[in-house]
Amino acid sequence: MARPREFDTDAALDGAIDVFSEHGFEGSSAQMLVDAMGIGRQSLYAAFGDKWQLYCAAVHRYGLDECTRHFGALRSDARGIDGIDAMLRRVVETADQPCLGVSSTYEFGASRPDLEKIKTLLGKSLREAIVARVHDGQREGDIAPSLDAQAAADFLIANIAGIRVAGRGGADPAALVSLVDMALRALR
Amino acid sequence: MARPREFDTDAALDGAIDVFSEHGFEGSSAQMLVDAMGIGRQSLYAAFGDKWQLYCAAVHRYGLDECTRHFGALRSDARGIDGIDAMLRRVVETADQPCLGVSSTYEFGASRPDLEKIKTLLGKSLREAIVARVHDGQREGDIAPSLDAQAAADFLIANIAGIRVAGRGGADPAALVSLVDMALRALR
DNA sequence: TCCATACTTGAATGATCGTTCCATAATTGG
DNA sequence: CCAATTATGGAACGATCATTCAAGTATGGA
Repeated sequence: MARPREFDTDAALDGAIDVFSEHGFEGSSAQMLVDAMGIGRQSLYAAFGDKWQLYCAAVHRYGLDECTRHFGALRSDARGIDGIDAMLRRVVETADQPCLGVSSTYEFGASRPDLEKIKTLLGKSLREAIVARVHDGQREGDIAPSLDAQAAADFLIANIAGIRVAGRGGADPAALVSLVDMALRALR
Repeated sequence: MARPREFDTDAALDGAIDVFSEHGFEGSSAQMLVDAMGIGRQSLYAAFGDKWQLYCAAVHRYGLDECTRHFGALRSDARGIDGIDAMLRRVVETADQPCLGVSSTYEFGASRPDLEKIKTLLGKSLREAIVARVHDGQREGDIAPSLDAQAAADFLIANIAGIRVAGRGGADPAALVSLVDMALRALR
């Protein structure tokens, strides 16, 4: 069997993530996608089926990567509260890049089962990871023991979205850092 | 001069707000808009120019109405903290309806001067109203005096966005109420 | 009753949409 | 060098897009 070079599926998905993040699903044309992905139109449809499946693949991969980065930050410090702080500061540092999670959530709500499946799966794992670190923080005396760790985790996730909406709207980094400080206040 | 009945511009705008909120700018077609607005295509273009100008008008009016409702809730209680609480609870109660403010912010970022003008104007007035009530709360002993009222206001606005993203994603009302409780904790 | 006005509808325009067909270039094992 | 495979880009498809043109239908004052 002769096999000429195959294009890099992961790099192509990265390009698709960029386009979808910036313009949403409806605002992204097939031409914009193939340009950003660096592949031919035919290859796009051969590899991903259609635009919607490509979108789902992009959301899925973005979510996986983003969770990995959240986990890394969460574990980057010994104390639970410092891990949480690191996670939020990383969000602030990347707030100039639009988030495909927030974008897809607000563009489609809960109306697409394809997306819901991806979101619930990833959301659950992120939530659990945050809950674990909240528990750490409570044990270490940095977070109020009376707090429901699940509620605290949901609050932190909602604040990540809030920070990203603010950043997307043009808020300067200092204002976003201030949002992090306020969010952490709620845990004490 | 003979003047047959003119259509209700405000009611038409309400229909446009519904469609744009649910599907975004790119996801809303002229046909969907005229159907929801209850007017003819020709009237749409005569009254609003084109789709983009209609969108801007819808965002503007939605923003004005939403500010009015926020102000009403903020002033609905004597104590500052209770006004803030009422504002956040109203957001929770309406979290099933997508917010055109969050939607337009995330769809276009800060890339459209038309939208930026609307947003900065309304955002400023909302921020000032919240700041005033934070000051009230500090004077009344419900909010930590050490807090920067501006930062607190930004935090509350970000949490409104966070609550709406969570609601749009399908979170149940109880979880959203919990987000409000957590946000208020940060003020104490 | 008649006319001017305001609105509605349907057809038409040209552009762009997602998608597919097809011909071609490039690569590598046999 | 051939054959098979995998990519590419252009042309074409029908659908739908935003927008405009043209004709028709009400309305209410004269």
